[in-house]
Amino acid sequence: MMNKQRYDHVKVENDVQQGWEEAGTFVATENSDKPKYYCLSMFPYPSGQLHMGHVRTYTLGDVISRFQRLQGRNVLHPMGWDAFGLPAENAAIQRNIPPAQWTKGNIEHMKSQMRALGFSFDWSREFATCDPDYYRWEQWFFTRMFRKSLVYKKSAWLNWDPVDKTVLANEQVVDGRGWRSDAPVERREVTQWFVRITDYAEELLNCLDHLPGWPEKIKTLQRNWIGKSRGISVIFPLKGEADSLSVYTTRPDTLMGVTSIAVAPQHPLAIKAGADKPAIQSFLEQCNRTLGAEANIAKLPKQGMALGLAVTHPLSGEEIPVWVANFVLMEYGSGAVMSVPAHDQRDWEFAQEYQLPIKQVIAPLPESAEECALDSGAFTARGLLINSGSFDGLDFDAAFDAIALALAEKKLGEQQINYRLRDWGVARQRYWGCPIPMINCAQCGAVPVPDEDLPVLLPTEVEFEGLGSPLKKMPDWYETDCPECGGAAQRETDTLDTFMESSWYYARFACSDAKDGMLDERADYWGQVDHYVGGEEHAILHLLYARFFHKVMRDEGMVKSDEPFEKLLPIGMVLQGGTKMSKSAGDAGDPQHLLEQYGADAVRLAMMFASPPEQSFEWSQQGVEAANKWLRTRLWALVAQHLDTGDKEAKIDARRLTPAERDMRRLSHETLSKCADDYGRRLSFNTVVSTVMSLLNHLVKFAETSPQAGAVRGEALRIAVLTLSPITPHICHALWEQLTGESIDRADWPAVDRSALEKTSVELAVQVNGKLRGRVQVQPDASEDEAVAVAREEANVKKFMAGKTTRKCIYVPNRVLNFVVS
RNA sequence: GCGGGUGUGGUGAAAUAGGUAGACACGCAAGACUUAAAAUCUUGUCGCUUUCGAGCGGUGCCGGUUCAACUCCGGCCACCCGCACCA
Repeated sequence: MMNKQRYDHVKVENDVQQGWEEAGTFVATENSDKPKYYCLSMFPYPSGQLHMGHVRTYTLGDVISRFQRLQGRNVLHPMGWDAFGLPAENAAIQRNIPPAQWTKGNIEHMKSQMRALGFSFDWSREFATCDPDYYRWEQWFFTRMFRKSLVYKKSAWLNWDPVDKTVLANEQVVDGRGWRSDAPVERREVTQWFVRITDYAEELLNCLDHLPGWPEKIKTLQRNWIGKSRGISVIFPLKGEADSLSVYTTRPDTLMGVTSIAVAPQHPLAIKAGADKPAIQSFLEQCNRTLGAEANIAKLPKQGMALGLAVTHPLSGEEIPVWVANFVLMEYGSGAVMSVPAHDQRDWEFAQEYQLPIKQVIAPLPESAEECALDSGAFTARGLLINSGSFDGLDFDAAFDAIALALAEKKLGEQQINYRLRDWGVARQRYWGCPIPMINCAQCGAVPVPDEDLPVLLPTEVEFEGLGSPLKKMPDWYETDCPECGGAAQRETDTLDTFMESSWYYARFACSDAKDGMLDERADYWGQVDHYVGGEEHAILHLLYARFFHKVMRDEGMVKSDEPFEKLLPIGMVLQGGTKMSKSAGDAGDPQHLLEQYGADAVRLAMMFASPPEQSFEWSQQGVEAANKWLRTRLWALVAQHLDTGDKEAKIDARRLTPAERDMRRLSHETLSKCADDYGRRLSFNTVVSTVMSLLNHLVKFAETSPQAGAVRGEALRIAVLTLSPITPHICHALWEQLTGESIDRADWPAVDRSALEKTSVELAVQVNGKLRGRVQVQPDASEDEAVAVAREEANVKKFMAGKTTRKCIYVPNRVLNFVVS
């Protein structure tokens, strides 16, 4: 008897969670007759405590997992920790706690919060990326990539913090200053490790066309990020030297309008010119000093200097001066551009600044409304060629081909595909990361650590003294012998970008205890992640890197599919005061006190009800109290009342139901049908909640007391409890047990009784000239004649039809009837 | 600047293939219970008008297509996100 029992969320949730743990309910196995379903939520960085953004992501993943379990799938729903990263080092410096210890404590706390939220994770597969058992395989994979030349060392121009003496990622540069030191960031040439992701640029782009389970929005972001373009690389021979200058352009049709060439400040020609011209030298230094993050470069005025060099135009033979300009990027194309001020806005501004000639070679298409006004700006649209000799009159496409051909004949140019995507710089001058498994030998160069010597362990007993990585001050650690020549050599003291760990963790979950390899055959069983759930802010970097890793793993024979994530659910942010939630967001970001006061089910229910998954929304905790109240006064109370009155449950005899009973039962089965669609196809969990709420609102008003009515009520309650169980699993577990005597963990989603959905009458909206004038009851699928006859008798409709001639009648069965009158 | 998204009551939102706009909640107001409060329950809640039957207006703004538009098309505006001199 539960009539005396009030809803006690603490007791219910503790009992149910304990039951799950004892039974190992969510431990996934590979020997099941059921079809597999791999649902993955992005693992967190163990910052210390969960915030509402985590709660939202993991509740969504949990709801999907639990629904798929009810649908009879063998579900894998793992969780782990993205445990390397900078905050641990900052904590170490500020509070003198070793990063490993700080991280471990955070994981323990966050894990207990996840347990309290009732997430159906298979904890038997848990790992942290700072576990040597995990990162040893990353090191192993790194050496595989090195042997395939997918990893290489090169010098690149990067953001350099002169105070902290480290390379900074672009996102660590704020307004041109280092985020920690606040020192102006410099551009500096640094030698570091890169991964050749550009080798896969074309495939990464093309496969996007075969990912129907990904939102178009995310695919567009990735396409833009990869940034494929088709153009021509044109060779301009240097005047008076044997050397030449290569320039990439997507607008070869403007080639005859070139009035100068501009190279990047880091370009070899510029550096060479600077060597004997102090003015140029100081300009180059100024560029490297003042230019921080690339994004800031765009805001600066166009500046440049003539190098005193000239090249020959490949087609006209004209002499063209070479400049150095601050807006040319060394990292894109060949670090040099042909300047066509008439048809490129940047070149136009540059030409204005230094009074360079502007030569129009493109005229607007005759049928277009565009105008070419070179006094006020460049004409950048495509058009017809003029002032271009034999190419005059050609349009863009014809000119592209003709000029490409003309250049090819002179061996001064060829078609080229270019990508905005650049190779991935993976080395970090940090301590708390995966050691790069390479040894630098003066004789043999960079040598990978042999497999039998892996893992290269990251020492955890470290002292943080001042700035920089402790590894660089640990000769005991980095001094070693060269694996090839046996001579004295040094380990690489940089560590890997933490995006490396998150690029393959999804695959490792299939076999997280594999001892003899990075992956084993269980990775084939679980295959692609069926549904990947996580913050939309990872739309580009993480998802691109993971796709890249997957393809490399495929080429190494470790996985069989081309793509890691079949379906993707990008989740909107949980905002607080208009900004993204984070651990610094304060108390309201922490779910702890809400969990204690209202319970996990209430928090989960409020979160799911608040908004559809993709949408960002402002968190308000009012909803949690309301959710708790609803669970208590509606769901729990109705079940208690039903059991309490001891309503005899007869077997439902559909033919003997009263109209009210039939309506009630129809609503139950409509709920079942709609919610299955909302969970499975629409991923619309807020409407699942409102649909079940609506069902119970009707049940409150359903007052009949016969045995048949008791049966109808019992069925409605079982449907409500089962339907809601993915969202509020604890209370539903308890209520299901009361209602059926069985465990909901073994329940299946019931079949909808089609016959229960049949109606004896439907409401038809009646419009006159498109305006709603009345509603009438007609038989389902009534003929137009019948519907018209009933509708014409409706008083208000009659009023608006009086004295009018019916011109037309539009009838949508079971929905609307529209009289067009005059 | 380029690309994408969003815009519906006081608030979160719903309307799934063009067919009854505002479901379901929060908040608010009134009432019941109570000595009182809390808790709970009931009723009302887009605006204006109303003879209480209903009428008019209404989904960011302007226009269009249609018997019918939150939904489709064209043009604006605002906010958000991503990229940003990519040659």
